[in-house]
Amino acid sequence: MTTARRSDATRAAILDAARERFAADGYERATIRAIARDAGIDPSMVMRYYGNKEGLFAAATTYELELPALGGLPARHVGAALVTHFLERWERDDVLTGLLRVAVTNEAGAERMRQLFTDQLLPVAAGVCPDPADAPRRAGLAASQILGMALTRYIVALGPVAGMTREEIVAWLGPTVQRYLTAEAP
Amino acid sequence: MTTARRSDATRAAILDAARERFAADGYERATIRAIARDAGIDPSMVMRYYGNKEGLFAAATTYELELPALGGLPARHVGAALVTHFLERWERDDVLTGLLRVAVTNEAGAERMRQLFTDQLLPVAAGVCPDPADAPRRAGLAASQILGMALTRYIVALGPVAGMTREEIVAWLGPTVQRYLTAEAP
DNA sequence: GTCTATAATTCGATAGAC
DNA sequence: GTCTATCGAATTATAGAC
Repeated sequence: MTTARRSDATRAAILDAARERFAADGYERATIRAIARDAGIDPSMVMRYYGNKEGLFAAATTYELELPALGGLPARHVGAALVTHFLERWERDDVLTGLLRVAVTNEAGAERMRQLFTDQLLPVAAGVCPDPADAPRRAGLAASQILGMALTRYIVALGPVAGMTREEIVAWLGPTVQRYLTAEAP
Repeated sequence: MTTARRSDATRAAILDAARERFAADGYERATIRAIARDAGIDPSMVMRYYGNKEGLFAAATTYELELPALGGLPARHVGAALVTHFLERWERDDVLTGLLRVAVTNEAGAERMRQLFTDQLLPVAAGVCPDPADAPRRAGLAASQILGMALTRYIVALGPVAGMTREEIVAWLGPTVQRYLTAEAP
């Protein structure tokens, strides 16, 4: 269908623009008008396709962490592998940065972040934890360090943290995440 | 002066209300009107005393971390001491939570957070680092874990992290911060 | 499918009476 | 010092022409 194809292109352009704006400005300051301008269409089209601003946000922030299966790795490499993966994922595009920005000021964004944790990080962590009952807490600790790095490096941009290389960060954070996931409880 | 005393009480009420609103809603959604309503005064008084919204934010978020001197501690207790102090500071009031919220969506807030890091955390960290040249990076790493915990526990409120006790958090995060500040570079 | 026009709010900020 | 009244701008969202 020709019409469907054209509609799809418009929808995709809207979502791309929305992801960028939400990532750069957060939920409140990312206006539908600005998103429509970036996408080269009229603001009313956004409303037509996504109903309202929250619907647009929900559609724009479906996100796959694409976490690798850690089961095949030597247990002592799990921490470094996770940190490396997240650094690459963050720097590939800015969706996760945007999600973090929105999670801080918008309850729907926070809920989306909690889902991401439960649906995607938790299962992977559970696969390498010594005791399955501890998996949620261990995964939560890992998330605190990983999200804290994203916060200080990409959003608040603390000078010394933003200036580190990927390799340095993996070398420092890898053992931390490793310990949270697999070491004996303190 | 009677007038001055009355003015001071009004100013203090405004700042208290502003701190709460900024902490709960972030910069954009915390409106001057709502802050004034909470303080029981007219919105125009806020403008009169603080000029504009940014001035109000600046006045409401001057903040002292009140970090203890770590020099007197045995080196191996530094990490736990810092984590304990931050947990107490966060839960005593919500100013730091608010600052974090605003730092994520507002550039002035981010700059304030960077100042807090440079002026208050960095000097304390430098006092316990083996090599002073490494102090900024080590302090930055510590900040990434400490702020990450604040983010996941108090703002995003990941279930497992919010459910941990203070003691558990200190037991897990203390060694991490300890290693970032004092251990040999990896 | 796309856009114009506009309704209905809400905001920050100002002017001025008392 | 405090409040009333209001301006001008910006927002989300809707109605309807083409």
